[in-house]
Amino acid sequence: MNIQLAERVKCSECPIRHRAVCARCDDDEIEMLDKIKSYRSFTAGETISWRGDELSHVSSVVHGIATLSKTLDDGRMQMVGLLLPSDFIGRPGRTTLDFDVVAASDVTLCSFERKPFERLLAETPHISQRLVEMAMDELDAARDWMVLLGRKTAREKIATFIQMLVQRSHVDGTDLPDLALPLTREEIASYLGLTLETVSRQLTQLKKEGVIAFSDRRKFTVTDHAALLDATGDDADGGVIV
Amino acid sequence: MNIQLAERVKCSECPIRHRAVCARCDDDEIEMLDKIKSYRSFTAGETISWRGDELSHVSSVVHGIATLSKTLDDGRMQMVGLLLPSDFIGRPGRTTLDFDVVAASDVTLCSFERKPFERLLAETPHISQRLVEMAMDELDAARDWMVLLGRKTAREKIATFIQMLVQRSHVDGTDLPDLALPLTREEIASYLGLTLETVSRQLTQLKKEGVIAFSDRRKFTVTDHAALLDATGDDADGGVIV
DNA sequence: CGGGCTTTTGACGCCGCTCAAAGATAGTGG
DNA sequence: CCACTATCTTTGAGCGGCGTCAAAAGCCCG
Repeated sequence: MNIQLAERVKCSECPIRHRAVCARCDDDEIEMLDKIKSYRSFTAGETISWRGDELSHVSSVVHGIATLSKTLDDGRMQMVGLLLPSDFIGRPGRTTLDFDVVAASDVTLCSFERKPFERLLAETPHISQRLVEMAMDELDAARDWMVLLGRKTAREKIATFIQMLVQRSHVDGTDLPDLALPLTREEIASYLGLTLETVSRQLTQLKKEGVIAFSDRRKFTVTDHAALLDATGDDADGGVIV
Repeated sequence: MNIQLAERVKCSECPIRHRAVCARCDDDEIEMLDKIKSYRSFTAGETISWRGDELSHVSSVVHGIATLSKTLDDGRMQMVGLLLPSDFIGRPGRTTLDFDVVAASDVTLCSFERKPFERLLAETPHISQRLVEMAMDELDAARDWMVLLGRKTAREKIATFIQMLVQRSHVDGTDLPDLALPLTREEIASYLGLTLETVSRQLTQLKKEGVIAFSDRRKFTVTDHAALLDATGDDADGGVIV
């Protein structure tokens, strides 16, 4: 299945209205954006944009999860970002991206044609201010990721990843009891700088220790949260929302 | 030696005028910035700001090199950024940083008081636009770094690091023949997610193979550039400015 | 010349990768 | 409805790259 045009949703009813690039916009500004927006859908596994492709649009993720990844010549792959609803795809002032963007689940984007968007951007501080904020947040996340990739053990990487899923589910209000693993073992490995075998082994180990329990291969519960936190290698309460 | 106030330099004569956060500003805007700026100097090894400190200023690096790093409880450390002249320190909308900022060499900063700067930022699209651009560039660099940390071998990490120094010296116009290693082995290790012993061994290995040659412990030349590129693990011409 | 720091070098062991195969699950078509 | 296949996951055996620990060598500055 290829790019699907989904039906337009009113911005006022949009689930990401208050977190996306348009978060700070007032009604007039939203109306301007509304004129140049369209919805596009992708099915799980589809590539949204290849590294180096000319981008006709910039977009916000409305539903689903997308991955950003880079590949070395010999095939080694590293995920360099995970896009969740409200995250932004695109770079003002540049027409290409230096990584592949792939739909990890079914994904719906709210897309703006690049040129009109950039024109709007220049005239609308509310958008560029929000864009700075979002870029800085992503930079913070990337830096935490660098610590994980450079210094943490396989066990700590897995524990940190799970802890991240827990935190996110709290933020989303998708409160317990069953959490979804939104990625395959291979994708998790690509995210954590591991091999899929090591990911599998570490998950099994945490299961054996009674830290987590699987109801399904893609659904699990944290059964010993203190042990999980301990396994992350971070400070006891490092940034955790409890 | 503690924070030194250096003498003010006219913006028009500033070496980073065209690359820093003020790059897009017109004369009026520069004048506004000039009113709230001051220079501060730090000696090599001094900590410019600790993780979590309240920041009274945001700054641009004018001279020297500073490092951004994070530490896990048990002491493991990962560098998460390297600040060169024109790079920016600070986050609009937040008063603390989540990493330590340390002067790797003697450093001079052009600092702005945080509150007046943020007021200016809200009214001056030229500044926030430039800030988006710089944040995005840093994000790109962080993503390349994630690939290095997650997937590259020790040899490839070292080669990539040296290649980066080479590229930068070209950009700076500091053209050959002797390049300075701006960091100690330990700092390089912290940057690359290695131990200092491994850094030393890999440098020795490249020296033995005739890829690089040291004139001094902190100065070297690339003697076989093709071999160096080959050792990085990147595409043959991956982003190299020749 | 002496003390502290940085760097080099060596020996050794372990964590995580590689290679291999079997088991589980979901989707497909007969 | 079930066999068939493709994909994802688990598990095992073995090995090697890099970390750890230790000590010596080089360098800087008083």
